[in-house]
Amino acid sequence: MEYNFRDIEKKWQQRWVENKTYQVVEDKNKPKYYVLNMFPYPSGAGLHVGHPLGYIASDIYARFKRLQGYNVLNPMGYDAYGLPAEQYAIQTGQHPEKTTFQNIDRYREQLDKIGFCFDWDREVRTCDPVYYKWTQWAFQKMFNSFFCLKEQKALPIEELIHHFETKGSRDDDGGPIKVACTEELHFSAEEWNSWDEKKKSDVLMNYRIAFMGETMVNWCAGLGTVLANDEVVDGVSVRGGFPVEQKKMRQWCLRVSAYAQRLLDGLDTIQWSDSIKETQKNWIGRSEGTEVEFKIADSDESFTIFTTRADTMFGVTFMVLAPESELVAKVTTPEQKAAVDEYIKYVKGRTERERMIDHKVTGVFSGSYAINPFTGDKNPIWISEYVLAGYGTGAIMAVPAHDSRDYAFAKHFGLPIIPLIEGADVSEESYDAKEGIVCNSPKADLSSSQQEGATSFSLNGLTVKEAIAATKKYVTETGIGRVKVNYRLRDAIFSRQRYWGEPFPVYYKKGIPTMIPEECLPIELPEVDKFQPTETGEPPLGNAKVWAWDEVNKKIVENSKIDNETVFPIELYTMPGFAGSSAYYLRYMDPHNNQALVSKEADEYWQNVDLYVGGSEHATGHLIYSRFWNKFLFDIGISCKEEPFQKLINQGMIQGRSNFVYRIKDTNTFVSFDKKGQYEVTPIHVDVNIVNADILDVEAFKAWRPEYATAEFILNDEGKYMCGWAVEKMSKSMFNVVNPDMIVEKFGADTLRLYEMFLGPVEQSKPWDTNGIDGCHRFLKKLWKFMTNEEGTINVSGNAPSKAELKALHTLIKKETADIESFSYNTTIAAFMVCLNELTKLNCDSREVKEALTVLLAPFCPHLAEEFWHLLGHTTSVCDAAWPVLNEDYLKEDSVKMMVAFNGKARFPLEFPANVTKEEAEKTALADPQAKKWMEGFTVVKVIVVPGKMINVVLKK
RNA sequence: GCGCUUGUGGCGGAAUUGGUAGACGCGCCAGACUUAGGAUCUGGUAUCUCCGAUGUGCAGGUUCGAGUCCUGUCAGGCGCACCA
Repeated sequence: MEYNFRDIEKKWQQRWVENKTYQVVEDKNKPKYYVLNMFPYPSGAGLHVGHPLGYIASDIYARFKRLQGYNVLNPMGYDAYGLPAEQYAIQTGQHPEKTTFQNIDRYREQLDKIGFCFDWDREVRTCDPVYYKWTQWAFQKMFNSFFCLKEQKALPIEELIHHFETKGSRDDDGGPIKVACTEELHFSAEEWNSWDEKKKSDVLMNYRIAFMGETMVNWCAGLGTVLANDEVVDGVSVRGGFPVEQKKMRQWCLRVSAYAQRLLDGLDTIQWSDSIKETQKNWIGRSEGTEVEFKIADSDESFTIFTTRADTMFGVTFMVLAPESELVAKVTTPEQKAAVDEYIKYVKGRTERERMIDHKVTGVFSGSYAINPFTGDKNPIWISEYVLAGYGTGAIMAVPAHDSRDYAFAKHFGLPIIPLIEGADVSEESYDAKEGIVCNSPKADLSSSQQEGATSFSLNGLTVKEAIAATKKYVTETGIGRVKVNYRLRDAIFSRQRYWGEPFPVYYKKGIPTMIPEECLPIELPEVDKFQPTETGEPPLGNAKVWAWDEVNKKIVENSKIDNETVFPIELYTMPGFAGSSAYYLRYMDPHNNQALVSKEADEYWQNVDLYVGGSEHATGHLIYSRFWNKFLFDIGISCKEEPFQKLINQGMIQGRSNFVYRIKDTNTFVSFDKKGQYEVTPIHVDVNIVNADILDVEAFKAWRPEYATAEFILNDEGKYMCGWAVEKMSKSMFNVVNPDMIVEKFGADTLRLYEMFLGPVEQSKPWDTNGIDGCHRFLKKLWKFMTNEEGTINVSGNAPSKAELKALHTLIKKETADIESFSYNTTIAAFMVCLNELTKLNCDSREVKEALTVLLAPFCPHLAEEFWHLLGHTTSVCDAAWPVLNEDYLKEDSVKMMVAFNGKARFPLEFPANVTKEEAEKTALADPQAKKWMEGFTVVKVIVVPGKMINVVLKK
């Protein structure tokens, strides 16, 4: 009987549903293992063969762990909020929920065909009120928290309020309070207590973890909303490609920056790839440096700069402020005012994009000078766009000799350059390396630099590293400055002016943002009749006529004994895409819980994700936000683990392999790839589904599009039309999309699963090429033939397995057990093929061997494995079988083969008994007649014996 | 510019701690069975001047021995990018 994959797969997929084979419940008697895929955004295009790659890889791992006796959680859900559905809604008036649900159904249908072991009872959808209740809840918790820098954790805002009431903004040591804030504020307890509600609320916003701030945002008029930095590439939106401009707006933000150090430290505790860790480190951008205070000459004002090169204090020749800096107005002298204003105007007219692309040297002198606290020198203060307001203090000390940007500026404006490192030649370019011996600090010529305010402090003779340390110590002791750590990581903007997202659980009471009581959550997304902004320019939620909020408002009004007619305005912004995807992994642990995001028991049982699989493109988005979100939940005692994803595997992208036909210019004649050289041709993408092994199906091509119906062809000498090909992104427009449904239909899900894994390492990007799939399909057909007889029943005898059979089997057990653990699936499959070949040659009909083989097959080809298991007489699922135990004894050889090599060059093998000693092997090898031939005319210097591998004889003339 | 990462046959890709480079599959070649083959089976398949020599992007180095370790360099991919 033939391998009938269609019937087999259909049958088992049904039975898995009927028997709830993949339903998982907490079981304290078993160790847990949590496997998770990044949940997909269900796009209208459906799945192509690239999408399931990660799901298959994790499915294999999940099944493997289950067979090893773990209680495996492997859930799936949908990241349902997204711009495409909303854009579609704006264009067609179709509710985004409707398209989203349609897409979800389509995804589910496609996923089901591939035979995953997802526990669908735990499915979550971010747009489901039952789910986003907890997104809103978490936001409220963040609103009601601040970040204590001393304890490095989130604490209830009440503690901060209490501190303000009693001590103001001063810490116990008299300095400013050590909490994460937008800007440092100074006030006394009396001042605090005298303020009204509105003022207090405004001040607290400076400290809350979820806060409202005025920020420069990436405003995308085309989409009518703000975008996160990672949603903007080259000045246009990733979705839609609309232009993006900078605009100051009132926005909800999350104080992600408060967690910068913990986000950095946490990387050492998780098993992620170096490249992702590096990307995150880069993104967090920690830099250790020194803040130094510079007095403004002839003024009481001073300002602080940040530098990582404290050793270059003696090389400062000018100062630079960011054009946006508040100091600009203070330092600009009346004489320079016109020039400065003009410059500021120029900078404002430049878009972020222009500033990013061309690094023009521009700037203007402010008219003021700053006094270098080390030398007493007066340094001119300049204003230039190359200094960024958002980093450090927005002001720098310029050391042109040792910083290339300062150098370019100094050269352009004719400012002095003082080299500070022995032997550094700065006549052509700056010497930026942090290496060498410091000199000129201070200058040897004391008399000229011995002016008022100069120190006797010297760095001369020290290495750069030593000089930095010495300067840090000095500025700290003298109070000129302090050691400071800066981070590049910025706070996340958390609001969008869109419809299709989570509404904020916030209303405005006399202009004060106020949290809706927890028991009234969730605030459901209201119906609207159009999805665009309102006529008055409010976000689309302003179109809502009926709100769930109305009821809540009534309750609040009743409880607070104010005029029953009062209607408080509700927040009309919605949350961004990353809101719902930041803690979804916790929800899978306990998806139906209506009392908590996750119960203590479920959280303590499942802990965190052991294996997370998804694309590396989320490195600076989702993977930072969810780590931040989870750390916050850890701080407030919801999650018992600080890091959400212990091990991360980034599956590579599956690229498309496009095919081309070549049309001869101005004709409807197409020439085969191998003959196109003789003509002037235009390559045209052709649907890969009508091409097989680069040979075009000419008739199908004619039928493909009306304009090709009359096409003529110049075929090659074999009478075939050969197509050209290229590796490109898999996309509809390139006609290279391969649909998994089609592969499943033609070869079966088990073949698809096998082939996707056989293609190469999971983490590597590679082009999809359907041509190779035959090999995997053939393997399954051979396996079917090996396992069953003509009648389609299993072919076994009661015979005990032979030694050779056991050896073949246990070689596979050893290889597969180790390889799955390291996600080396392609080599496992190769080993399986070798093993099958071996057993087929041996005519193996042992039940023991076939049972073990079935279990070994189960992670990769669950349908076929179930069928074999069933045919072997089992009534339970193969998922509940036990992973075969390796017996190394079967792998032992009676004899060992060693390669005899001369001067490292392998020549011939020799066979020895398994227990041969080094000395015996050496003696035998040297006495061998073949060896004698090789050694003629040489003397033996020494012999190196690597047991079981080789005997290397070192020869000399 | 900085950081990470990858370079192995016609192709996808294998190679524990340095120890017979090219497993396994595709493709190709030959043969068998066939009315037929885009079915199935068997064998072969790195290169060359084919005894033998040369081969893992390139150039060096360490070693008895290097795809693997070290130094430099080139090329592709990804991330960040005026971050002081």
